[in-house]
Amino acid sequence: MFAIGKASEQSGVNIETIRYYEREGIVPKPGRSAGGRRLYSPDEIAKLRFVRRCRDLGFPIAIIQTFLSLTEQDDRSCGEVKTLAENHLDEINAKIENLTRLREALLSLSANCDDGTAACPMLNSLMKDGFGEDRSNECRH
Amino acid sequence: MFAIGKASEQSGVNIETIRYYEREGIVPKPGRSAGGRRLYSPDEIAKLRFVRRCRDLGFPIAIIQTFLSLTEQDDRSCGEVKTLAENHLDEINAKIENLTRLREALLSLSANCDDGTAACPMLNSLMKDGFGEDRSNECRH
DNA sequence: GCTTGCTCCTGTAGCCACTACAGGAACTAA
DNA sequence: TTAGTTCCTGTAGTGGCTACAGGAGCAAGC
Repeated sequence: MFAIGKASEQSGVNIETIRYYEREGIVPKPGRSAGGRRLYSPDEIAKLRFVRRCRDLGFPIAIIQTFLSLTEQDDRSCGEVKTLAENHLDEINAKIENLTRLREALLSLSANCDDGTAACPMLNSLMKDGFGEDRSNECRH
Repeated sequence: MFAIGKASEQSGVNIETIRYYEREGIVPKPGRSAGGRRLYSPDEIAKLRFVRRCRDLGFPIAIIQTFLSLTEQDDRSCGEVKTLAENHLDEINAKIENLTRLREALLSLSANCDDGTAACPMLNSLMKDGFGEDRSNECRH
């Protein structure tokens, strides 16, 4: 059994984050020592490491909770995992596309930014009335 | 002069967000009608639209505040803008790289996810002890 | 046994950039 | 006048942590 510091080291999860996961019920409450300190078994540490790896992959906590409950069942129902992973992949792809478009926009905006004129053309473009705007759009809520 | 609803429509900034920007001092307080309602001039609406466009480009509020104070000065000092934009571009590129690596990781993890075995190989890999781990890493704080 | 310094405890507040109410007041059109 | 819409303030919640304050436990050296 390991104290929270060792559990943090071995799982790669920050101490404060471990306590946060416990508060939120994301991982089960560990046992305590006579003095009231948390004690983690290797299995509990593995669970923490699992959560960190999923977070590193960008999965939100809610999905990770589903994963954890699936690992509790003996058949780690693969279909469900694959669906969740594919949805997440779609989101990642969407983010990459967004960022790529954003990069292009920013590049073309800042391209003229060293032509020596007094007023910055990038700020001017962003202040202008109809720049890059789709008039058919409503206010986004 | 326009009430907050029209200002929201014309700037593309949510009403609640406009009030939030005002509370936080990101945009100046507008005038008020006799009955106490906010009244926005076209210039103030342009400022809101500017903030939204910068947010759409992914700039954090703190940077946008710098932009706004630069637009107050008559020489919209282009050098500073370009530097901020380039730093932001670096961050965007870093995010894209991260997401791309993440996508590869997720793809290879979920690749074996339909081989019909009971235990999901993706969850198994993530639970395993030394999977994809760089042992030289310390706990990240 | 006592001190020093480290680790751990609880509880609360802060981060970012909003978003979502509740409960009430003011305006507009029929 | 009345009904419906828009607006007001103030507060609390979101996700996923992170950072304290103020105290208690514990191990090693003297």
